[in-house]
Amino acid sequence: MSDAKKPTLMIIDGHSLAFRAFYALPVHSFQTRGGQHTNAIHGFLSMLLLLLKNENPTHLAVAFDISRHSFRTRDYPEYKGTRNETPPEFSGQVPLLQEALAAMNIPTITKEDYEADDILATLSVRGREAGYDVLLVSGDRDTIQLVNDDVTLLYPSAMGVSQLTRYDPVKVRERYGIEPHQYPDIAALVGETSDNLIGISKVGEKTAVKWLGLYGSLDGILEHAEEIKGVVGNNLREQKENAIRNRRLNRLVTDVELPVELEALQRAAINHTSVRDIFDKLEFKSLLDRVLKLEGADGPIADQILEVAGDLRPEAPAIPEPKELLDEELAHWITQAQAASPEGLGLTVEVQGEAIIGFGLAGPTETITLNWQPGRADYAPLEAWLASDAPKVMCDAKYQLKALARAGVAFNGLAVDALVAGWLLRPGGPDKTLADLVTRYLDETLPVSDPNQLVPDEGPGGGAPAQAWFALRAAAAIITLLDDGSRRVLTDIEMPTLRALVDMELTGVSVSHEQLSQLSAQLADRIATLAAGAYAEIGREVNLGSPKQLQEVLFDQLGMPKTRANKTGYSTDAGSLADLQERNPHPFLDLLLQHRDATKLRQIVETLDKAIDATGRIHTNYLQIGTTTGRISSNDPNLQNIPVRTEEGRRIRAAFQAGADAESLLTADYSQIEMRIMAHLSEDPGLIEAFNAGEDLHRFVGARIFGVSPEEVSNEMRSKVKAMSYGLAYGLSAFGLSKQLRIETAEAKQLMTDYFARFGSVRDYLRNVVEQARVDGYTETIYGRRRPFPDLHSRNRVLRENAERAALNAPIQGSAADIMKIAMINIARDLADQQLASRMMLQVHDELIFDVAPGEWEPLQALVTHRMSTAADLLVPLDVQVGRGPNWDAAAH
DNA sequence: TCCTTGACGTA
DNA sequence: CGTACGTCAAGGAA
Repeated sequence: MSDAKKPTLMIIDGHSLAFRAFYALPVHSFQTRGGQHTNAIHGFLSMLLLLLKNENPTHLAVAFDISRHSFRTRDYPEYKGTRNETPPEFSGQVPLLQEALAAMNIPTITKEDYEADDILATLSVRGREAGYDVLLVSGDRDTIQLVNDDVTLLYPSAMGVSQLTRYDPVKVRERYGIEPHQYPDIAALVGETSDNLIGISKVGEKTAVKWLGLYGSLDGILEHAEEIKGVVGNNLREQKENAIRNRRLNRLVTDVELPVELEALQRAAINHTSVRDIFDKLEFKSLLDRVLKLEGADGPIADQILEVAGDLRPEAPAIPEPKELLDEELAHWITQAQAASPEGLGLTVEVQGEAIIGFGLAGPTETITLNWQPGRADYAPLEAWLASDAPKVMCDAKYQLKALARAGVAFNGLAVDALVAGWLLRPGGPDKTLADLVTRYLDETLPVSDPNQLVPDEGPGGGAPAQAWFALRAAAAIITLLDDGSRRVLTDIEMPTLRALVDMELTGVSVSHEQLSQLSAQLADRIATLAAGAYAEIGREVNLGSPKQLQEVLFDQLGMPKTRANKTGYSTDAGSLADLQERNPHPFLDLLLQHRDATKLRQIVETLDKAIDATGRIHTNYLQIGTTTGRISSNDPNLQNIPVRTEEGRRIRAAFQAGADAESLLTADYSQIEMRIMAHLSEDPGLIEAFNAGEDLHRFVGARIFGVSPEEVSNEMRSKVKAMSYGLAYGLSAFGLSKQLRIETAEAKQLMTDYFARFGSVRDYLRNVVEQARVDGYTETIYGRRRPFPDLHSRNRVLRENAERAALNAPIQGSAADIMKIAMINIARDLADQQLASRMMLQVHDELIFDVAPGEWEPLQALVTHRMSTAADLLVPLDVQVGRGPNWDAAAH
């Protein structure tokens, strides 16, 4: 910092500016999808960015009022008493604004019993004494008294928040005709309506200034009150107490005890991760770009920040130039690098299409590049290392391991997949690629390779070595952020699961093209017939797949009663159509529903058919980081949502069959695993007994609730109990239950009451989960998998209650996912150890499907049953149902 | 061409 | 006013 220029301290009155922004921007144009209003935050932050650009302060803080109450309201309870209730759209915004400021490393200052103005006053005095130029930003006129040669006030004009008037002593004289320190005297005489401070009747600004010119100060005026003639003089004498009180209240305190040093207000680098988080939450896109540009960009701000806060951001290490090594040189390098990095070496398998074209390895300071050609002897050290248990750190390992397996290259020792580790830290987070992780956790940028280049990048920019290097460093950064439990989940569950998924995806499942195309043709016929019938009913052809056109038919043409509203009008979903059919029967409705069913099925059939490969198998892709709870998801095609509930749908399942080399399929599923987990976690004696009794769960529970013997539980009672039990784990309300069972809300309420009367620990547990999550900020599965729930503290009711239900469900669904993964790991290992030819192919959350190699039924079913039922040691048994058949439908039980 | 929405399949 | 997903077609924006 040069001596020529003094450092600049900027103090902003947060509340007053946010409030101005609130009224300057339309409240309805700034709302998140969750309904949180953000106009004040947006307005404040854009103004802040403008200020940073224009004023470029070296030191910065934002002061906030803690509440409406202060020493002034104790002195004079009517102070600010006429202010209306804070609009509800505004009040939720301040904490979010403070969160955003925290992410930007901008200190916020509050002080019990004082107003933000007093903080401004105190800091302006301290700043001036310490030799700063002080800039105050406030919409409160009382701060005019603080202006002097070193202190300037930026005051928002009526034009809007971004138009700030600059009050230095000259401007104050020009505007008010007085010295800044005299302003409170004027205000005391005139009064301040917005603070509910009544002045002297008939005394306005003109009179007050005139008096001040004559007598110098309020005290002077009061001393000479007798000399002032006329009505105003009379008023002054009668109402002087008003002026005295006003003057007492509008005097800002300049020696508030503040536990911060001015040096601590130095501008600091923003926290990219937190800024992204909060801006994501607020759904600010353009503003995010502008904030992130505060750093690293050219221009005076960036320079200034680097000068001030340069030591806060260590310079990113340069990407090492990759070396090409072979044979013993390669072996030597690996040995050395491993010694320097016992937690593992970075590895990237460069895959083009399905083939391996190269490898990148990374140690702590060096990288290696290798162009792969199969069968070269000089790669022996690499292959030995790949096959060994030596720890490897990768990013998005699954497709790379698949390529290795296809090429017949043995692989072991996957220690960390950075992407999976990042997901454990922030499940549901936006990070889907190595580049995302590098940005978030290293605060660097992954170089992009130009896809148009004929020769792939070789320089230090991109390529496999650089990726390995960044994967290693990103993984290390993430691991340090993981708690012990999550680290165990990573090592003991996720990494072995990844290996199992590789095998399952490569194996695929055999699906009959013949059966699918036959089914498709039949469905096409049905669809045509149904469509023709539907058109006949309404006398014209419409696109039955278009909700918009259906709305016209149903509500305009046929004049049916309106259904549930949605964004585009009124709902035409199956539930609404069924309701319509009851209230307003019409043949069209039934034909439409059947048409929907048939087209949906055909769509599934077509998608599956297209996915069958040359060998007659479908290879789905399992997304290990696709869910927030710990489940895996399946896509391209999704094999976890194959129909099962209707007869027609099961014909699709029947097309999934044992492979050419298999004797049959084996399906194995956990029965009621989530209810069992609930029994375990809640330790509810009744529920535990229900499972240990070994009889039909819903019958047992029904008997308890309705006070009858199990045999006397009717089907109706049983289905009510079943819906109730399952709904529990989702946070089902009495209203939702009544709707689902089509019973009165009162009856649903009674059902819940009766349920909890018998199974009270379940209710206690569910309540406790949410309460604990509120305290901890996250939920945890049995194995320590965490899921954060920031919204439990949301001021937005919808957001908060959604978070509560999700929090209640997360440990249950997540623990079930953990258990299934553990079972899969053990089964995969057993299959390999026992050298069985049977193959695990599909996972559908609580179900596994296998190809049974000839003669292996017995050992396989024993192994699978054993591993699934012992995957966890709960207070209740894990029941596993096994089925056998030529196809998926037949193998179900 | 890309994106959002409604609808619907599964656990 | 029930959790967790993925896919498709339509329709509008670009």
